[in-house]
Amino acid sequence: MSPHILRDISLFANLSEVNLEEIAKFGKQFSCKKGCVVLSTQRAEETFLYVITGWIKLFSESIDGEEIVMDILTKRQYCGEHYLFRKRCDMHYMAESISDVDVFTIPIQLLERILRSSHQLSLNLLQNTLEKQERLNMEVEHLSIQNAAQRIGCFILRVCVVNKGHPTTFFLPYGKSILAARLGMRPETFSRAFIKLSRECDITFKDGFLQVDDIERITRYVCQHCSKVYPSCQYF
Amino acid sequence: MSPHILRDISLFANLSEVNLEEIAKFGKQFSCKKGCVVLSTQRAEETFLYVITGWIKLFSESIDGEEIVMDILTKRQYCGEHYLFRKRCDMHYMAESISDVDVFTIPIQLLERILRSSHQLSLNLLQNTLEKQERLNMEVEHLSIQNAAQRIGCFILRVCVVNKGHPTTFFLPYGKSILAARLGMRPETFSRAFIKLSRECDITFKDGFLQVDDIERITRYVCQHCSKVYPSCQYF
DNA sequence: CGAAACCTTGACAATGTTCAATCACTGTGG
DNA sequence: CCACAGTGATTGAACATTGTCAAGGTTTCG
Repeated sequence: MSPHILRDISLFANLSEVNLEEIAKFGKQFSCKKGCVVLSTQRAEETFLYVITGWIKLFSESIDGEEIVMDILTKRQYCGEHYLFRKRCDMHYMAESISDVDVFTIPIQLLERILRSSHQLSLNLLQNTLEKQERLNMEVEHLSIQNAAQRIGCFILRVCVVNKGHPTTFFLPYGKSILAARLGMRPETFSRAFIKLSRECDITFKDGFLQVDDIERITRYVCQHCSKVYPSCQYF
Repeated sequence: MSPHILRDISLFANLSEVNLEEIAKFGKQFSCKKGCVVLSTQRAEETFLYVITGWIKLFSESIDGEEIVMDILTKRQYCGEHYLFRKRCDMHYMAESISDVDVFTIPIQLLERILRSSHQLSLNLLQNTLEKQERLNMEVEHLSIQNAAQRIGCFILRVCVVNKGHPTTFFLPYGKSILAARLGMRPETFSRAFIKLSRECDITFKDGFLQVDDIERITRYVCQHCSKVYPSCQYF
């Protein structure tokens, strides 16, 4: 892959040319159609994955065979950092593209080596990781405090900010079932909760597009019980 | 505070003498009785807090005035890293001792300065943060997959490993209400779920002590739906 | 002893899950 | 072009889990 892509990524900001070139040399950039296994469980354990465009589902399977959606990544997000500095890691997942995607991968070993030699990269990754951690903290709070309709509303609020250009109507980038899983509920529950939310907050959904006219109203419905209020609760 | 305490802390492993002395100089070590406000919301925003012994509750308040328990720290755990590198952070919490505690604090500004100059400290903190992140990922999974009784069982399994010396009977270090909040449920739900768990898995509780005879049995009851199984699911 | 904090219990309401059935949409082959 | 299978979304009914509110019990500690 070419080093100029790396230069624009905040994670690699201010890295030395030598380091950038080394990453570029061993990093692999590629594209996938929707529905591909981007990383198998085995590959995932030795791979850092960065999403350039598109959407990727990270998931694992429980003992009794059910799929657990761990995260959904989109542009400028990444996974695989857990495997850094580990001999053995108890986190296992697969990565699957849920839209056409453009990504690149870096061997964990390489990243680890560069981290050990580059103070700058360590600081960059630390900063990113701390932000990710805050996001996870919020997610824990939401799961124990919000009901299904509120979690969906909270998700919509977050998407609203990502699509700053068109704040009132935007494309839902993946299926409702996947979103349901991501928000920790069954598709049926999602369906019903979404209807309830639509009625309460004047949201419409048609052909994959969400129309949101009154953000204030959603905020009132969603953020009552939280320790944070939109737009402080952003975590994309 | 004296530098020799710092030397035994993994977060500060292999730091230069200069750095250790600087931390020791500006760090403050102190003890608190049970029930003290260790950090006010305001102080928390500029303070790194490390727990030497005892138990500390981190919590915030929701808009509608309810307490949200964000985490419970014990020996060798810390909080405040979120505030590193931030102009503004939307995470607010207070720290309260729920047992007699022994702690020390370091100004965030100082820690940030040392992080910028010490590659070693950056790597140490990065490593710790990645582990914390994995723990949080598990917590998210548990909240969406396990029911109340299973979450309690999962907690007990975790405590079992901490108390390796006496795996069958151990002290529950804080009240059931707090634990309920930590596990994302109401005290009433906790009470009922705990009774159910006790019956199913042969656990008894008396005078603050838990007696666990059959860890296998708890594991069977708890870990069915998870992507991990005891003892891989340890996150203390 | 008596107050306060904490835990438990019961009755009931709210919320979420399960399972089965139906509907809408899509792409395929005849 | 239509029939048809396959996928994903929705709906209904029964059920399970959790939350709420009120009351009563226990423990702790001044």
